[in-house]
Amino acid sequence: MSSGKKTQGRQKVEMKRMTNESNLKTTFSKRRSGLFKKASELCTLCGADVALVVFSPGKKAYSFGHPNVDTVIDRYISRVPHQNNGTAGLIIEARRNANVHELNSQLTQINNILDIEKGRMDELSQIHNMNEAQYWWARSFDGMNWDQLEFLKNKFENLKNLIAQHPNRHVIQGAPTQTLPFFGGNASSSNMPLHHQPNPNQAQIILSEQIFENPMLQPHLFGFNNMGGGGGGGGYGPS
Amino acid sequence: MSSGKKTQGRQKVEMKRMTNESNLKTTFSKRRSGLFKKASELCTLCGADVALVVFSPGKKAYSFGHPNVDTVIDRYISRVPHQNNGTAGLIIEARRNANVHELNSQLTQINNILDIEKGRMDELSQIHNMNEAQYWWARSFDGMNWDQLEFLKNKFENLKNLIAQHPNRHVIQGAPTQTLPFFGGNASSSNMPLHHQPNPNQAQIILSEQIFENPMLQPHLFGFNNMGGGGGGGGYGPS
DNA sequence: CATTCTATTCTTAGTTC
DNA sequence: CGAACTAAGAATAGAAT
Repeated sequence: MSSGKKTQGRQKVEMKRMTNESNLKTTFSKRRSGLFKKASELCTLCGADVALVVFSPGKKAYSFGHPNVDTVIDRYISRVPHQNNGTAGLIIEARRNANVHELNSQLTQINNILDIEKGRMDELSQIHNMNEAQYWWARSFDGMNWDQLEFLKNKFENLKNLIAQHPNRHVIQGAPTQTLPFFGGNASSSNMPLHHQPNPNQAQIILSEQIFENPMLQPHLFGFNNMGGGGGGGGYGPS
Repeated sequence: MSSGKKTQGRQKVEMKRMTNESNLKTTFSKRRSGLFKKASELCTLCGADVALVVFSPGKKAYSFGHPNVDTVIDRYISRVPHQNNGTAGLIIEARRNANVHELNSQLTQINNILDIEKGRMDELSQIHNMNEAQYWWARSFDGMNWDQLEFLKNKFENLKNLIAQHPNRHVIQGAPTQTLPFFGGNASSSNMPLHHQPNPNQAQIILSEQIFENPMLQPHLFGFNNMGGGGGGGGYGPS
């Protein structure tokens, strides 16, 4: 045989948005499947509860949950840290609020960055100042943690009350989401193309999404990708 | 010399709840980390949006989201225009507060992820080129970004108004979640019981969580590897 | 498009430090 | 304990079906 090998086998792939749309779709499908399997295994093996929602680049939704998505999500969003009245300082509350959302977004970015950087680090294998300096930012999280957290909580409590006072309510509903019948391993399964239909009511329902999705912050938040690592969230062009 | 190998290397593990609590914790930690990484890679590679929430058997919450958890969850929950006014009104209430609660939970989320990543950070934090330019996000904790702050403020403002003006009510719920079938394996491993005590601080956080739902009371109804029996009909709903 | 089939890379169970 | 290591099991890129 000229080649001896039938295929090249798995090849290393650069961690950046795939350029080949065709491969991308295949990869998405495979990896999504693998991700769900991993999530499932975590549940089974460790008795963990998991909620996983994935939107394909084509906006299709896939989800997995144990016991089920709603329950976990509900638990997640309902968790309310102990109550308590923080100190005072409503003056900078706005700033604090910003911080919360900021943190949330940044958190995601951090995750990506870490992953990206990790890979690079591996190659570089450089170890410089292993001082506590390396955790300076980490500590900044911890530091502000309870102190500011409580502060924020109160702040949010106020906001909640404000909202609660309004006669009308917002809403969201929830409904039949596309349930992905993913299978794992080598068991055979029938295909079950998910239904992807543009919902006309989206506009009304999505309000909260539009609110929270801040395009303004995007450029900044995602700017990390230009730091050379390739960038995770890179060109995300929502709306 | 009985064995020229230093270790046995990875061994196949039976896909069922681990009995050895000690190993379980280690496994949970490792696999959770791997799961988050996979999720992250899916985002980066395919430009997918993902929301992943994991509750450890110890009730600690971990999450990952791209662009961020709330955005994806919101989209997930909001999809499907299944109108249903006149039904579970209470649920709406809970949902309405979701956004507010979300803000609170984010605080914890930050903590959790931070915790998770700390390990990796170890290698990354020393990021030699830690120029302020690249790590604006880290810096932003100390120095505030008023642009973002202001934008955020507006978002809240809008949210409040939207909620106040929206006369419609929808209901969440009614979304049968999926249970996926899995294949199991077989093997066994010895185990040794061991205890673990969560941090006092964390305990406080999850307090409300436990009140809300007590997984411990629920039967072991996974449905993954075993089968699809019983769904997670467990407790649901705010009080 | 979803699977299947290799050949590789990646993940991680077990063990050690 | 958690980080580090080792080696076997898993996941999967690429190609083909």
